[in-house]
Amino acid sequence: MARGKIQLRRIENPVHRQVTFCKRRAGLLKKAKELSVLCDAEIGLFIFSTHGKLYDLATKGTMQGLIERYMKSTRGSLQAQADQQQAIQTKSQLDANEEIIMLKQYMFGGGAGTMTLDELQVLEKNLELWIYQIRSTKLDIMSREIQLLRDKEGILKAANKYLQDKIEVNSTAITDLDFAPMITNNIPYPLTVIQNEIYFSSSS
Amino acid sequence: MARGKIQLRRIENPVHRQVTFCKRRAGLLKKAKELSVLCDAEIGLFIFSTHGKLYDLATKGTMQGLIERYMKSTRGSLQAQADQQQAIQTKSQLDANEEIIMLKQYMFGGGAGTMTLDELQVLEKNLELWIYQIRSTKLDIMSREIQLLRDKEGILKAANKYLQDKIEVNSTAITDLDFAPMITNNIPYPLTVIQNEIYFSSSS
DNA sequence: AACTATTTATAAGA
DNA sequence: TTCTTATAAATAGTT
Repeated sequence: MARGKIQLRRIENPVHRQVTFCKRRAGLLKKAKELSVLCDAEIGLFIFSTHGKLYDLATKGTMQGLIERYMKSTRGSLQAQADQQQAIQTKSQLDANEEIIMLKQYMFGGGAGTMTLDELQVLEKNLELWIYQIRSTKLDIMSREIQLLRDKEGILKAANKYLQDKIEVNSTAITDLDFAPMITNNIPYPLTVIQNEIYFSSSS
Repeated sequence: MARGKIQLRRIENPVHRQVTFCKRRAGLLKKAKELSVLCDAEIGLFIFSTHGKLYDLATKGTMQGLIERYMKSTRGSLQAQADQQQAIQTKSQLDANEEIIMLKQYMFGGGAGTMTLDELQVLEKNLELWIYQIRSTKLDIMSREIQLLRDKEGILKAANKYLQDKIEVNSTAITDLDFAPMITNNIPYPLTVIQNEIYFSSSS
């Protein structure tokens, strides 16, 4: 907005883009604060730069509180929005959110006092359900990891066999070289990902 | 920003405030969109008017997705925020809050995908701990309730005895009246509060 | 980071 | 709300 109009599209020059990002980001945050003060509004704003760096602002309260307020506020008109706005949240997620609010109340309300026995009962049942779900997820992850490792085992064995065959063919003269140990059967399946994806080099 | 400077404080005239809110809100949303397009940034913005009406904007993706990204991005720097952000919360509460954020991430992140096995492990342990705490709280409440009921039992028994004595004294002529049944020993202790606090009227 | 020429945003009024 | 317009602010291009 000065020294020439600009087109409303991504600035391709990265230096130029970065400078503009800095300036306009500052401007936007300032404007947000002004609006909040002048009109007594509560504003949450977060900006992720191209490279994922976060800049945020929450007027009054915390961003956590604002996000909760946002979720609560959204919930009422969800039915209407569900059509246009990808229906991401399922009913169970909404219920979960409500339960999490209760959980917070329990954790930060000093345990008893603020909650009734019935509410605690519901909360307990939900925690049990969540533990159950988390255990399922863990099992899933572990199963996939195990499958992955078994696949890798297969590949390594094949590679090993290939190397051994090659050696047997070429080794009439070679008798006492120190080979990498052959991978045998029945190895345990540690739950770590093998970083190196290259099992044998093409120069052998 | 025109026809006169303004002071950066709440506009007291409600009409004026509402007009300014409209104009500046539009301006802020426009600036946010521009920044997003020009600099390829991802922006989430929500504005609650004084009366709680929500206006929001999420460039790229949905607000849900943005909030999740925000939470993920925030989680790392929680420790740093903990100092400035109300030192009222105790350490265990901060830990709990952190865990609750993880729990939310789990519930709204569609289970797996966003979390590692280790994170799930920690989450599971925490849920177990919370269940344990909730059960303790429940036991406390129930114990107090039982004590209360036992006290009441004692009072009722005393009242009963008092009535019975009175009847025995005055009942040479009365032989076949229909009394309320006497409260006997060994009644179970249902976990409900006795509403009526008056055990016998003074008119008898 | 600063400096300005311009463009934008907007306060006040209608 | 919306339009108009005088003026304050923001900022694109430059140093």
